[in-house]
Amino acid sequence: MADSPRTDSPRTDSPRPDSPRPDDGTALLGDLVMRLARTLRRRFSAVLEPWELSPHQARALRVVCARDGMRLSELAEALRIAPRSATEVADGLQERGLVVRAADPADRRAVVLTPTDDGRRVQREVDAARAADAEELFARLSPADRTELGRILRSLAD
Amino acid sequence: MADSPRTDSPRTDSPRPDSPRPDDGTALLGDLVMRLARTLRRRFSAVLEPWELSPHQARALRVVCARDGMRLSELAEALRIAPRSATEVADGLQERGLVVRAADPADRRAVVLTPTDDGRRVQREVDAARAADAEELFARLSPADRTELGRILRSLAD
DNA sequence: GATTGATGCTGAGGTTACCTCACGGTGTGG
DNA sequence: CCACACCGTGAGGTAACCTCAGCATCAATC
Repeated sequence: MADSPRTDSPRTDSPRPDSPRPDDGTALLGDLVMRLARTLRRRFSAVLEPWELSPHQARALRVVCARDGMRLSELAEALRIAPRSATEVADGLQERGLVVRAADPADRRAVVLTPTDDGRRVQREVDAARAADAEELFARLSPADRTELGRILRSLAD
Repeated sequence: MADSPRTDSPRTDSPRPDSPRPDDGTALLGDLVMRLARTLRRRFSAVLEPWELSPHQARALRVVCARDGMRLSELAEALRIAPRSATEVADGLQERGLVVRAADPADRRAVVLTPTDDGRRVQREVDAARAADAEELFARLSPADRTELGRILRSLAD
């Protein structure tokens, strides 16, 4: 937050920040993303504090609510984490009474996670709070830039 | 860091049951960023494997090399982590002989981190490897989009 | 020249979000 | 009906953070 010498570019020989060089772009893009991700993570957990949810759990809850009921393995895949880790996040949500585990009637090995009414309510509230916060963070971008950013990021997401 | 966009599945459907958001931009941007960050982190640590460096350490090394010698507190600020955590990453780099700690002549409370020759060499190698990988990842973007992305992310970073 | 209050680093100890590996219950193709 | 793959989970580990307390030092003031 404070002023502070920033290490934006390793090389100082380029006085113009807006020079259209894809070259320095590629090298730094990753860092820029990581940095923004860090900021997001922080704001996110601050926003979620009232519900005592971690960003992680909020994401999982959202996924579970999106598809009404899903297997742990599906959750793992959606979150791109190991199945074992999905068990953990499911534990957390279940402890808070936001989801319930049930045996999949179609496959008794599998466990289906279903949001409770409470879970759905919380999900809606969190979603709203998060949208408000995101709005604040991304407010400095023009609507056009936001659209651009979304488009670009989506084209990167597979 | 993580991701978790809406049901992101290549083949399992994707129509959201109820999409409550006309302004899809802001709400999902955060997720897209988080998701990309996760991908980056993974690729990154894969790339760094030959040097036995974590992404974290590589970033720190880069920062230290960029400014030739910096205080731990500056490092902390540059990486946006708590000072205590900067101590840790410095420990890691020092253990590997990539940086050295020295007392700041101007302020004996402070510790200045300076890259060793080895550190500088490793930094260059890693930088090259990373650039190659980033190039691969961001290859699907047009040069124009890369520039755009960089510009937008930079305008968000401060 | 001594006191006071901030500042810089680090030890101790904790948390979170992951991971792998192994195991018992379960479906399935031959 | 059997070998084998697959499901979730216990056990145990790691990396990257954090806070809090403590010591050394600095800057300023008395």
